Amino acid sequence: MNDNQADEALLALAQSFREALRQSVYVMRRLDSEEQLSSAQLGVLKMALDGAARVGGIARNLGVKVPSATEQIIKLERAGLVKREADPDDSRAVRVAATAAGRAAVENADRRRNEFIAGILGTLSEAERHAVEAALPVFDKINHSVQY
Amino acid sequence: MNDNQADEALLALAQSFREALRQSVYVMRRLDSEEQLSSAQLGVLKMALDGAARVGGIARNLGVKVPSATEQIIKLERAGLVKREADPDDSRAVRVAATAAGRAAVENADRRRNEFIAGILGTLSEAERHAVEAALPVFDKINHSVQY
DNA sequence: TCCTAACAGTTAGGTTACCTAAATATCAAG
DNA sequence: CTTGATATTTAGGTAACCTAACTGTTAGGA
Repeated sequence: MNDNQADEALLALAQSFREALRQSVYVMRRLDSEEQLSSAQLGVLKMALDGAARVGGIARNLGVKVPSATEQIIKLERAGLVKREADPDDSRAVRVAATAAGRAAVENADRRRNEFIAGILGTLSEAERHAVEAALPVFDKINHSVQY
Repeated sequence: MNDNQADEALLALAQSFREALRQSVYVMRRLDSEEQLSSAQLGVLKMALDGAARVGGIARNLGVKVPSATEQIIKLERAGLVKREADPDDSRAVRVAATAAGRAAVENADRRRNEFIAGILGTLSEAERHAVEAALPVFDKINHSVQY
């Protein structure tokens, strides 16, 4: 295979990959639509589980801007799932910590969503499941290589 | 492996899969943010390429409700990328057809986005690329099995 | 010491892409 | 020729993001 053919193949793979990405957005929406907690909120809430998350760190980890994180945090706070407290080391900063209710909400949401997906994965053949399993770390690598 | 262990494994795979989904949404946003044409608009525009798309069909194919499709179509029409014309066979219906500019815009957008993704895929090892290639049809199957 | 630049977060205001419900127009079956 | 179903648009609303501007805090010189 010469360089040109290699490029063609790569572009074709990229096209299929993009199609998968597009559908993923759709699947995420479906997954969200059944639930109380949105993905955005679940993401923030998970960051707050260890109790030491700062707003900026949460935003960076989720790939959103700080005001977007603040917005979700405020919603979670109103729902009683996190609390905000002053950072003892830096009074500019705010520490976000999940409450007991928040912790329970994460477990619940994760369980329900995982069961939904597991139900689908369960219909796959052994070989298909292996293919997914083998690709996930690569997807992870690809996703992480898309910089802000 | 007994059933219980199988379930555990499936749930763990589901968790990783969900993480990949979450990141995909993020990648899609990045991909969109550089471009004139949003994914939503590009999706609609592609449906209009064969010139025979009806609003309801476009919506169904994209997994959105009809008013959402109408909204995107109106934007594309204002941008001169599609035109709306009465369906000769059913005057309730509207046929959406890409204009020459629309056709060019799709080619351009696809090329740019594919090149971006291909650039990333090009950094993978042979084995990693094969893993992605093998998994994409399975992802497709999974994505399609998530019903409205 | 005190000034100032950098930093952490919030507030204000705007955009995009969805949604549901209601309105309009047409079709088709009895 | 009426009536229920179908195709689309309009109206109004929501969630999650963004940038710019503002407030308060820190820290590193002069």
